[in-house]
Amino acid sequence: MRIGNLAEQTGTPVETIRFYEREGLLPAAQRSENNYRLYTAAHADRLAFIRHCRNLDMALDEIRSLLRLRDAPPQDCGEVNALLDEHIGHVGQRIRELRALEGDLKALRARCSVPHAIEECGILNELDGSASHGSSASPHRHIRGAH
Amino acid sequence: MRIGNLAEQTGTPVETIRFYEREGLLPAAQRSENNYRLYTAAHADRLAFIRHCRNLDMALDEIRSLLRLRDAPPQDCGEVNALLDEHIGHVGQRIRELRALEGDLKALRARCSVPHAIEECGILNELDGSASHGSSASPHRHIRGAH
DNA sequence: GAAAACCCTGTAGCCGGTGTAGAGTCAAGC
DNA sequence: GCTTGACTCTACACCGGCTACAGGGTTTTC
Repeated sequence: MRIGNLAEQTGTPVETIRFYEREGLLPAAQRSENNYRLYTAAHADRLAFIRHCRNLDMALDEIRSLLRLRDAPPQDCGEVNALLDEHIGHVGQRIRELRALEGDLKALRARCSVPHAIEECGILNELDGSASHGSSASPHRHIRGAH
Repeated sequence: MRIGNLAEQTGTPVETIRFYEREGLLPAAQRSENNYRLYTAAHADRLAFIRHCRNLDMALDEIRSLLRLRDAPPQDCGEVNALLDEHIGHVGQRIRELRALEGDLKALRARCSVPHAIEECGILNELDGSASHGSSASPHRHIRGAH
């Protein structure tokens, strides 16, 4: 199977597949005589696994760890549980941060329910002032984002 | 006031101040004879404004718009309201996505409450399978993150 | 036999910074 | 007067997780 085929089958852009190969998530494929990548069903399985993890917003490093465990000799899967619990913790944390942020933003928005002249705008005035009364989103270990 | 002083006063790293200048958020400061930046109270006010906005997780482009409105000739502040409403919308959206994600992750975690042998691990098996039953976080317009 | 669709490598850009190298400047202490 | 340390400057590379080129080769289709 060639790369376009794998891309279609897994709903992954071609460039992303090559990127995963460079990152060592997907083992390098065999090459045909004209240097095209040739994939097997095992590649498709692994890529599907990666994409499921990405849908769950896991970082590539976390996925790397899971893949290592998946490839490991059969032992118990306590580490899998631990990794997942940690990720769930990150997500919960980010939700709490964003909810606090939402509260701050709504309070700010309430300062100007009807358009005023701009120099009387309660919102701009509050952003000017030293009023950092709120919770404030810490710029650390967020849960990904922004485009 | 020199850059280190401004940094201390506003709790902003020195490099970030220079970065904001390059990005056009902060106007270029006057220079002393030895080429050091010299800041005024107006700079400090503007930087404080920017930092408050960043605490509210606004993108630099959104902040640029707010600064333009702040600098504008006095008119009504309907645009300020609109910009804030849009940002509140983004945050709410991201919270909904993350909550759906949290649900998926907890369902996945429940498949393996006690450590099994690794080839019987319900979690890895589910990630393998074609079970994308869940809501899945779309990788678009997130609300920032990741470190 | 030409056009469209596919494949390759390599590189740059996105965001909001952070961290480095290598150099210049200034004040205090010996 | 000389060293040490704190501060400043510019210019650049790096982070994650892609995405989008440029510039070429190959295969399929009409």
